[in-house]
Amino acid sequence: MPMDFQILDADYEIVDSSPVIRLFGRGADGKSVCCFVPDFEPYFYLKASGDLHAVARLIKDTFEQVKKVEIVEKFEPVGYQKTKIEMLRITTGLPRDVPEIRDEVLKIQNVLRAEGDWQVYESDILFRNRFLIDRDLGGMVWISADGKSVDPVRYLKAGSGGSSRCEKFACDASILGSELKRIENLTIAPLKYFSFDIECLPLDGGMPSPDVSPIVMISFSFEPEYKGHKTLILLAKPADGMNGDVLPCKDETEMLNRFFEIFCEYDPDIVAGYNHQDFDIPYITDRVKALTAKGEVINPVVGRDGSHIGYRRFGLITRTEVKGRVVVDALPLVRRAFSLKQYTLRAVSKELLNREKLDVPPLEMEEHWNDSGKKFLKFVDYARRDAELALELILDLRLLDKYIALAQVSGSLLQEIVDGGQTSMVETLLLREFGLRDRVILPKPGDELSAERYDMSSDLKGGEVLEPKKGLLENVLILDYKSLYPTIMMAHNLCYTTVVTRDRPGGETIKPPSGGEFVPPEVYRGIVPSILEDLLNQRGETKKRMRRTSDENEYRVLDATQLAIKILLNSFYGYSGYARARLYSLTLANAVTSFGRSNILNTRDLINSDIGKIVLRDSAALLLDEAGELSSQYRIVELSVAYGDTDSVFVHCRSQGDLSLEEVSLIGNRISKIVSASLPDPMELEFEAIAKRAVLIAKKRYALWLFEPRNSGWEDKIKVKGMETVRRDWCELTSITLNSVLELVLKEGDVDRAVEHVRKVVSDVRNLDPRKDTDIIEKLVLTRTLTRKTESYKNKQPHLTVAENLKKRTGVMPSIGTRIPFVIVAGKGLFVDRAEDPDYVREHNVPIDVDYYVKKQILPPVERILEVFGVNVSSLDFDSKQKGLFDFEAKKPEVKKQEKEKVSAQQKSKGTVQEEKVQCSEIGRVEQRSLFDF
DNA sequence: TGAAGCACCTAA
DNA sequence: TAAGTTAGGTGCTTCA
Repeated sequence: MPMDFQILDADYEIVDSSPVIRLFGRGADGKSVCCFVPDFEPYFYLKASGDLHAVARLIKDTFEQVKKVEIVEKFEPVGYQKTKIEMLRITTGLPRDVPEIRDEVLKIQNVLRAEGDWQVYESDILFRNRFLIDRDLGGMVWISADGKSVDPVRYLKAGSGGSSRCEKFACDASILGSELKRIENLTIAPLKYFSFDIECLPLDGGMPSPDVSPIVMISFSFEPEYKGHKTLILLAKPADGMNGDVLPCKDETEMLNRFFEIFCEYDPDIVAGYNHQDFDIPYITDRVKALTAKGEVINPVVGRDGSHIGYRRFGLITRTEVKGRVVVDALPLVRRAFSLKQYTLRAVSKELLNREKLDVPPLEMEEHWNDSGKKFLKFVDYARRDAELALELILDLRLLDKYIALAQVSGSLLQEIVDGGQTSMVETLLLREFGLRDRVILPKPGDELSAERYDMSSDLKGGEVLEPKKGLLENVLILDYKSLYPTIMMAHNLCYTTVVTRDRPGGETIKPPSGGEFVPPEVYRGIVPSILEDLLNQRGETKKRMRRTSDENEYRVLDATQLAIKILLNSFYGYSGYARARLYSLTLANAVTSFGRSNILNTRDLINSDIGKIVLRDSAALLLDEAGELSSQYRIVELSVAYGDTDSVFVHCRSQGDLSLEEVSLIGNRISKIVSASLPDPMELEFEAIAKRAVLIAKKRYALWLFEPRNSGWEDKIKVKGMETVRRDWCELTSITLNSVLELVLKEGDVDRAVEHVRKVVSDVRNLDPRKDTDIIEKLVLTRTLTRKTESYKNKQPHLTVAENLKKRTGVMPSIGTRIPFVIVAGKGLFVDRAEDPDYVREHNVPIDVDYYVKKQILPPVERILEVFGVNVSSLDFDSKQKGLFDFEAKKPEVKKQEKEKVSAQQKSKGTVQEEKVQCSEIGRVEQRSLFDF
C-alpha cells in the first residue's frame, strides 16, 4: 500500500557501500515516516578540452571513486549560446567523493597539457538536494511512496559495517521506497510541535558555563498534548507535592536522560524554542559532554535516526541539526517578521502575545532553586512560562506558514529556509530549471572571487527616486508598478542565458539603457524570465483559488502560498547582484535597474506632459480632447507627479473646487490604463489608493491620509514612511507626539491644535519630576543595534557606551545584533558619554537630560512637519531659561483659546487647506509677538 | 562654521 | 556552510 506523507527532512546513509536517500516526513494519518530510496548516484560536470574520450578514460582509470564518465551536451551557465558543448558527467560511488576529486580532476589538464579553461560544474550540491531537484521533489511537498516496509535498524546495518547511529530509530513507519510520486494536497500534515527551555544555575548571576553550571530544570510545551500534558517540567532534584506536570528526577543526569526519552517518545516534527539554537541546544550538548567525561551515562538521542544532539559554530552563527525534524528558533523568526524595539522574550511576548514573562533574576536563581516553598514554585512556573511563550509565538502568530509555503514553492527543505535567506531558494529553482534546459550551473564562488565581485558591485546602480514636491498636498493618487523588477525581466527577456557575451544572434537585440545586449525571446527564451512567468501564473492561480474556497485552513495555506511566491519573484534580481551567488551578472542586474529608472522617468513625463490634464464629465474620466469645446459641466483636473520612488508614482490632482474620492479614483484608473497600455507585457502600473492629504517631507519621508476601496465603501488610514514615528532609534515620546501631530494635520487639518499639543508635550517634559514620573522614562528610551565588535567601531556610540557599562556591571557583554536600550542623562560632556541603561537610571534615580529630549528628540521631527505649514517653530519651546517665567505659562491658555476660535471660524468659511497655511503662520506670529510683548 | 565621515535605520 | 540589492535622511563628532 502506498504511503502518503509530507517531506520534512532528507539526508542519506551508506548501505552496502552505496548511498541511500532517506526522506523523513509526517503522514496524513499522523504517523512519522522514513522512506529509504536507493539507486540514486552522486555526479558532477567537467568542462574539458582536447579529446574528451581520452580525458574520460584517464579520469576513470585514475580515480577509483569514479564509477562512470559520460560525454554529455550542455550549455555553459552564463551567456547566450547558439549550440551546446560537450562536457563530462562524472558519477562517483559516494557523495563525499565529489568534493574529494573535483579539484583532482582539474589537475588532469596539466597532465595532458591541454589548452583552454577547464571548469567543474554543480560539484558542490548537497546530495540530498541533488536528489530532490532531479526527482522534482522538495521540502514540505506531499509524496506517495510505494514500497515494502522495512526494519530500519536491520536495513541500515545490512552490510554497512554497522553504523553506530542506527541503534534506535524513532519513526512510526519505515519503507523501502520503490516508486515516489509527487501528489497534490493543500493541507498540512498533523505536525507535532514542542518547545523546550533550560534553566541553569549560574555562578554569581553571570553567564552560566556548561563546564561548571548545572542544568536544574527543563520545561516543555507540547502541541498536541503529550500524554495529557500541555506542559511538563523536569527537575534535577527530588521534590514532594508537585503538580502532575512536574517530574522530579534523582539528579541532573537522570533529568537529562528523561529529557531525551521524552524527546524521542513524543517524536516532534518541529523542535521549537526561543534562542535555543544559540543557547539551549549548545548548552545541553556541552553539558552532556562534561557529565559524560565525569563518568555519567547519558544517551542524548534526538534525531529520528537515533543521532545525538549537537551543534556547529561558524564564526558567530550556530547551526543545530536534528535529523528528520526541523529546529525552529522563534527569535530570528520574530526578528524577521516584526519591527520591534527589543527582542527579549519579555518584550516580544508583551508586544505580540500580550502575555507577561514571569521573572526570576539570575542572582536569585540559586535561592529560588534551594527553596522548598513558594519561591521554588515560582521558579518552576517561570520555567514553564518560557517554554509556553516560545511555542505560542510560533503557533499563535503563525510564524511558520510563510516558511512552509516558501519550501513548497521553491523546493528547498524547510530547515534551510528557516535558517537561511533567499539564496538557497533561488538556487534550488535555478538548478531545477537549468537542468531541464541542459544548462549547467557554477559552484559557489570562493572568498577571493566573492571579494573581487564585491568590489565591482559598486557600479551596480539602483532605483530612481524623484525629488518630492515638499509640503502639503490634497488629492494625491498613489500608483505603483506590480512586481516591477520581475516584470521588467520578463518583458525584456533579461537573463543570464540571454545576455550576449560570446555568440551573436542573427537579428536585433534588446539594448538596456545601462548597456549590454540581450537576445529576444524568439531567439532564446531566458530561463529566469520563464521561471518568473511560471511563478506569476501560479500566484494568479492561487489568488483565484483563494476567492473560491470557503475552507478557512485552505484559505490560509493559499494566502501563505501567494505571499511566498511574491517573495520568490522579488528574490531573483537581488540574487543576480549578490557577490556570493553561483550566478552573478552585473550586466543583468544593471539592465534590470536601468530599465526601472527609465521606466519611472518615462511614466512621470507621460503623466505630466502627455496626459497633463484630465477632463471629468458626468461620471466618466476622459482625456482632454484638443478640438473639443468644454462647457461648464466639464471639470478639468490638472495632473502632476509629486513624488516617486523606484516603482511608485504619486500624482497630484488639482481642480477648481473639491474632488470626491470617486472622481479621483476614476482618474486613477484612467492613468493606470493609459500608462499600462504604453508598456510591454506583463508590466503594469496599478492604482493603489488615494491620499486625501499628503505631507511630503523629503525623499523616502512622507505621511499620507489614505483611502482605499473596501467592500463598497472607503477605508481610511494614516500611512507614515521613513519619518521618526517608524524609526526605532527615536524614543516613544517622539513617535507618539509626531503621530498626534500628523493625525491632527492630515485628518482634521487643524495645525493649530497640533501646535498646542506640541507645546503641551514640551512643557510636560520640561516640568518632569524624575522622582515621581518614573514611568515616563519608558517613553524616553531610545534603542540601537549593536552591529559589531567593540574594536571595530571607529567612533564612540551611545549604545556601545551602555553595552560596556552593562558588561562592567553584570560581566555579560550583549551579543552582536542585540538592540540596546538607553536614555540620555543630564550632565556635561558628549552625548555618547551620557547614554545610560534605563534600568540603572530607574534604580539609581539618575536625572534625565530634559533639554536633550525637548531640543533633540521632540522638536526637530515636529518642526520639519510644522514648517511646511508655515508655523514659526521658535514658538514651540519655552527654553529652560524662560521656564521660571511662570506667569507667562499661566496666561498662555487664554490667549490660545481666543486665537483658536477665531481660526476655526475662518476655517469654516474658507475651508480649503491651502488657506490654512496662511492662518497657521499667523498663529505662529501671534505667539511670537506675545512672547516678545511679555 | 560647515564639510566630511561614521553609524544607523528605513524605502523600495 | 553567513549574508538578496541600492538610495537616502539624519544625528553626532571631528577637523579644517
